[in-house]
Amino acid sequence: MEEQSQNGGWRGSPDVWLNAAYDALLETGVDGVKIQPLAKRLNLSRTSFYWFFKDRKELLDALITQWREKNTGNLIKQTEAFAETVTEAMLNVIDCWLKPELFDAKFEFAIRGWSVRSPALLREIQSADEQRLDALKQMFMRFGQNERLADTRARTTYLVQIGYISMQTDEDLAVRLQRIPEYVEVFTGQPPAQRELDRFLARNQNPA
Amino acid sequence: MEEQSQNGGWRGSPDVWLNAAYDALLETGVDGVKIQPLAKRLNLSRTSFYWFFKDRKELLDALITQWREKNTGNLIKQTEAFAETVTEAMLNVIDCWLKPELFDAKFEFAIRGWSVRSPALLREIQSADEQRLDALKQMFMRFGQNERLADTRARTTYLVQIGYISMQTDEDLAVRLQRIPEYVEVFTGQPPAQRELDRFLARNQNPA
DNA sequence: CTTAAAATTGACATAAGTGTACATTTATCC
DNA sequence: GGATAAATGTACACTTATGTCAATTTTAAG
Repeated sequence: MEEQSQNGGWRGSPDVWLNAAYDALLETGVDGVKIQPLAKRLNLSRTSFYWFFKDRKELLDALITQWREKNTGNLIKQTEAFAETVTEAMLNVIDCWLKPELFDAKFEFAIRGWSVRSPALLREIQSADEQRLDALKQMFMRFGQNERLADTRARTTYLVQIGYISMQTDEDLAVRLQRIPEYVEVFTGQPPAQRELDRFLARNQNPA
Repeated sequence: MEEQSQNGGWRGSPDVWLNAAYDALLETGVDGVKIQPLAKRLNLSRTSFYWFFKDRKELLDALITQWREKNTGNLIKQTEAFAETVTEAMLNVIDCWLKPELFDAKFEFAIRGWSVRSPALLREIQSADEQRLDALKQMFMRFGQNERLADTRARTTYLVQIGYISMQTDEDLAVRLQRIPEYVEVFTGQPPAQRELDRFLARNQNPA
């Protein structure tokens, strides 16, 4: 299994450039994703970029594809996970906001900032928003909420998270965990059972 | 009262450039705020900009000042407005999200996108967030909520709005008004009285 | 050890932006 | 109607970015 660096001794590769682009996007927004600075960071000649990508646009498109394939899928999966109560279901969803492997918040924020400049990207984002909101709404309705309230609860749950992302708060896990019971109560309309919280904390505390 | 154009027949002025910068910021983000394109739009020589501003940075600083002076003040004022019940208080706050003269959502979004690139601006935004959240929390506590739940309700109320801004949804007034009763119920934990809704609708329907 | 593909590089042409210096035009005040 | 300050415009020097091309170097395969 020598697959982790199958490209012999070459320094560059599509992934090397894509990862650098990802980092730059998260640090400085799309306008920071420029070939020349990336090359400097990678200690590669600027022009060797064109061996892997046709032009800058192709690199940016690759970033969008990466985002599309990650964030939406996992969120929807969590809304569909097994749960006995609406509060347990909500705690499943909240996993997304705590486990980086389920949802990349910084990526999400960067993509949204980028969409100001790109109508095509904005359309993609709005489609993702619809899918996510709908999955949450279905979840609330499975637990007996009427449609209008389910819609509002879905929006509240989702928008609070998008709001958090937009605030770029960088609180540590402990602080965020503290607020979870209250959020569950506000989002679902009822407080979570202690055993549900225990189960939730067990899978979210210091997994590192 | 000839004050609306006190600068004789000159085409340029600090405000002309500042307004163009504001438009560009909202349309394309901070990286769209460039002297050369603004000059083109204004049909002015690029270099005449330097008569009013030392350099590009001074223009950008002026934009930040403008934002600081508008959005936070009005929101806090609305949290302090007279109300008999927590639901009525919430409806006062929701005025901000419906009346453009109280809160400039697009400006807010553009500023947040810009802050990715500017640590100084990020600090300013986070200070504004704290002030706003605290004002909302005080409001909930005045109506008897315990501190932790008040904090979470404040965050929910505020973050849903920041989330909306970040989603860049462009629904018309009627659709947004429909969801208000449910939002009030989710945010405060209780449904608003009909007479409160009537009063709210009276001041928010077709004011144009 | 050769060879051929894969990757890298430097030189070139072009574009869009910044800011300064200096000349010119335009209002206004006496 | 001329002086004068405010505003505008033209020319220049500089910077940073893009993408193409023709070498050149590096690696893997025979």
